[in-house]
Amino acid sequence: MTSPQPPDFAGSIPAHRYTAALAAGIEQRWQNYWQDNHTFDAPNPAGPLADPAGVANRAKLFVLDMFPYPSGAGLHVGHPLGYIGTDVYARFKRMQGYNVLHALGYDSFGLPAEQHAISTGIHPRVNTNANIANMRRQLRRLGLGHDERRSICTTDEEFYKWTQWIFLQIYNAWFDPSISRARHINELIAQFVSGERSTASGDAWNTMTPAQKSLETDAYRLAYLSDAPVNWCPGLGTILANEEVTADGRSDIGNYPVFRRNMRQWTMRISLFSDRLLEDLERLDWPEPIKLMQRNWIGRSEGARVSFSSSAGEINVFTTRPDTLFGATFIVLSPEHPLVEALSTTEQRESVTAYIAQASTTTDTDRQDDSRAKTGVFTGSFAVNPVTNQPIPIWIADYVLMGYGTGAIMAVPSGDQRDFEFARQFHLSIVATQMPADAWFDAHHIAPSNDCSTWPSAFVGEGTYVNSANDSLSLNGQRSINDAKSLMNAWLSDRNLGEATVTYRLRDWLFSRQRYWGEPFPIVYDEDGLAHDIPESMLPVLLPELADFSPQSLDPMDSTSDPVPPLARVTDWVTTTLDLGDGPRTYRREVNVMPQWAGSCWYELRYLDPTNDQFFVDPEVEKYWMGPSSAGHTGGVDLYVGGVEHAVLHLLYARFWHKVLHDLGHVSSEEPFHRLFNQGYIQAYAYRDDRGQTVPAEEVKEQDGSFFHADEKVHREYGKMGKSLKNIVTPDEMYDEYGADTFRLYEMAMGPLEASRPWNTRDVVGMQRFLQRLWRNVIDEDTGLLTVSQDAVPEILLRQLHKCISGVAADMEALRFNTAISKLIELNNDLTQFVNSGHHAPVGVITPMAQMLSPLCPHLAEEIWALLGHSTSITFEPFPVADPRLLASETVEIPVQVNGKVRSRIVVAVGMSRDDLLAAAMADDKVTAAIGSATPTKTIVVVGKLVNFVL
RNA sequence: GCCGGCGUGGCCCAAUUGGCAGAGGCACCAGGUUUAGGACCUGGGUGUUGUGGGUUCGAGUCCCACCGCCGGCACCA
Repeated sequence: MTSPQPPDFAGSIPAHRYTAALAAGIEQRWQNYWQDNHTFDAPNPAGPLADPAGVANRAKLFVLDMFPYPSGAGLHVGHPLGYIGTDVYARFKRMQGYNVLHALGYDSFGLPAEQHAISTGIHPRVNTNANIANMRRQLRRLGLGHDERRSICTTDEEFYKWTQWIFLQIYNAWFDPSISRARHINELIAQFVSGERSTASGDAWNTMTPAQKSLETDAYRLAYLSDAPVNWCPGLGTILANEEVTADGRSDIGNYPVFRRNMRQWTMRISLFSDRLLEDLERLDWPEPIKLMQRNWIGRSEGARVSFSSSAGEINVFTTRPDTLFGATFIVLSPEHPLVEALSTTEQRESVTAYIAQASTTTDTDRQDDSRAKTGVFTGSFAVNPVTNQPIPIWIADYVLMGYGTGAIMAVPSGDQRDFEFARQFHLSIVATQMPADAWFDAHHIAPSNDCSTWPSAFVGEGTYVNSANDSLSLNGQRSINDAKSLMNAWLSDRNLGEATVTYRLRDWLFSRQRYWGEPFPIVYDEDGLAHDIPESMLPVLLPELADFSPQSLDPMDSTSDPVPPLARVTDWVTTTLDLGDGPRTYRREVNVMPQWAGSCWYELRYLDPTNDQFFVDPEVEKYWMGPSSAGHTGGVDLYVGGVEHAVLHLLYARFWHKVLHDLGHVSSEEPFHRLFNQGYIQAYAYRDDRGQTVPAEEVKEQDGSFFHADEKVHREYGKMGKSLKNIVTPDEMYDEYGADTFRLYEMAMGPLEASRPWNTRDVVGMQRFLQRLWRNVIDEDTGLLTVSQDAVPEILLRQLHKCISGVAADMEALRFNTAISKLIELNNDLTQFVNSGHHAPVGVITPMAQMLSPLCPHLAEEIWALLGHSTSITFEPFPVADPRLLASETVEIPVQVNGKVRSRIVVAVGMSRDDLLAAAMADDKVTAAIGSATPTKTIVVVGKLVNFVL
């Protein structure tokens, strides 16, 4: 890294030039001032941080960043992009009079800290706190206007106490489908007691044992223990949520193999909220691509449930194409389907058992590889197709997933490619229900035929229905798929053989992890193994101290060993004596911990009221900052900025928790984040030599479009900043070489906030030069004295100023900081010209310039503000307002086109009428020359814009 | 394979939403200043708007096809 000011020429640099060293002095002075004066403390209407006078008569604004995980590597220049963006916006809105809440906490539970502890033997809390201290230092130097009082860590005991409390709210809640809302579990029990709702067992509630009652309520609780198939990752020693498993069946973190197996785990019934999570997306101000990703993830799919009779009872299948039921020639069950055992005949049992065993040890990687040949086995039993009354064989295959639909499908090989391949593989019959158009046969080079043995693949699309009739129903002939579906659904429904239904891709959320560094569950088990919640008065359940952080060591391919969570080894913690209302008894604690997502599901609510020990957030405080702004508004954070990587994880989980809290009456807002903005990523070039080794990017020189490292030619690539690519640039380097204001300005100027772009350190100097020129317009570089004059601003400069004000205000409101900056540079360039022509900068320009610069470069703006003689911070000064009279110019230049080509430009009065404009254009010599003797066939006049003659 | 997003001077990016292709920064070139370099000042835009069609008086912008890059999903019945 070359230094912009070589020390041996230090004498030639004016003493008061805006250098990195000068900036550092200014910046640290104002950072201390803000801290000492609590400049950014936002008043609350109630609770411990109440300051009603500070709240009165101001609109509120809650600006939020996706909070960081305190990584040991510290920050690189890509990390603060969003934080700077929200800071600029928050400062801008403060100047417009808003009471702005802006704070930053730390998402400090998680795997990396634990893995660090395993390798070093140092407690994760020690390492986590050190990392947080380092990140706080790096971020403080950036000059972010955060309310320090509200900076929480998810690992704080007083924070995770409330994470556990919210878990208990969810545990003690059920979903009432009749009103589509969560309700307290006691209201369900009341229904059981009164008989309004019958129990699953059919027994009267009051006659049931505690174990029976527990079984009944567990079937409804929004947090429950389930024995479902989970994603077991022996390499990490834990299970993972679906969202944490990559498409190729490996862990998102660490890239270890993941296996499907049954385990008893805490699960949350997020799937019951599918419709609300889907529908309420319409009410959110979010980027459309993120909404689409959530829609795809929820995966709502309309179809029908169809019942097939069999020797083991009814088999229910889900299909999106009930109209093809006449072509269902076999049934396929998932290997985990509960009826498999009963349907397997004696002759087939051995091969069925073998297939199930083999399927259970197959990794998701293999199972989801769609290029793999279909596998499966015949159960020996048959079902009856309800429309044809024909017996059809029942097979088992792993391409049918237990977790989706009913875990069973009706196979229509003529209309589904997977079923087609399966039928071909095992020589099962294929019956056409739709005749494709001739073009389809032409495309496959075969003669049109409804004999599917000649078909090369299944046919999916609109086609004439064939072979689709029985005594009471006929779909045959030309009709739309939708009409055919409706006819079939009605027929099935009339006979109680099925009904239209909806299925979702979204599964319930696996919520326990076999780790140490996470929130303990506020759950204990009695001697009968029944779960009990810990009363609120006993929260938090503290994470016990641990001497050895190692998990049991497992081979990443060991799919069968059971996990032993670290907490299970803390025997004096696991066994505890509590009085849960029926006297002191011995209990066994839950030894799993919550996943890292838990804290981030609600942290924004704690920012609102971080020190409240009575509520997780005071209801009045929540209503003030996040309540709906009008009828039908969802409420929530006014602006949430973060990366797109959380589209279906954090953002979906947090919405789910928030909705439960809303339904139970704890928050007034229906959604946590009303407006979402995805910032882009800053990436960087990296360089490899011929051996494929990365070389330090800062040592690479460019020459004639090629790149060299120590005279050796190297190859450029583009990627994330990281150790492995040797292309990290840190904020600290930027502070040292340019200062924080220049760094902030560069990050905001390099492109739109939502765009990803490459970092280029050598471009930063442009922003430093701008601030140097601005500084030089205010200060004599040699003496350090203010040179601003009290003279009136000349009209030309005044007009340039107001044009700038108007544009910058609009750009900042729309988060277009890059164009706001270009307008400020433009104004400063105009001002520089004025100063260079022998004038001093007028105070009438410098004052609004300092105000406009303040959100972007707050330290320099504060410094100039103080030099101008003000004794209070610029933070709450009003943002300049443009004078409309100075925006409108008197004349405007209008291009005149002939046949769409610009032939001349005429200067006319603003607001000139259509006729006058046309006359002025026709009077222009160049225009008449271009038209010549021809007569225009058409004349287009756009008032104030252009004139076009078409010959 | 399906679904998104993006392609504008050498580079990062603007363009009042269909109306003169250029705001700003980097780089580059020339001149000034300077013993010199850096810094500073003045001036300079280097282009088939990814390609090919279409709509229109007029297309960077709208439509269609294709190419390239990035991202999401992927045996979801």
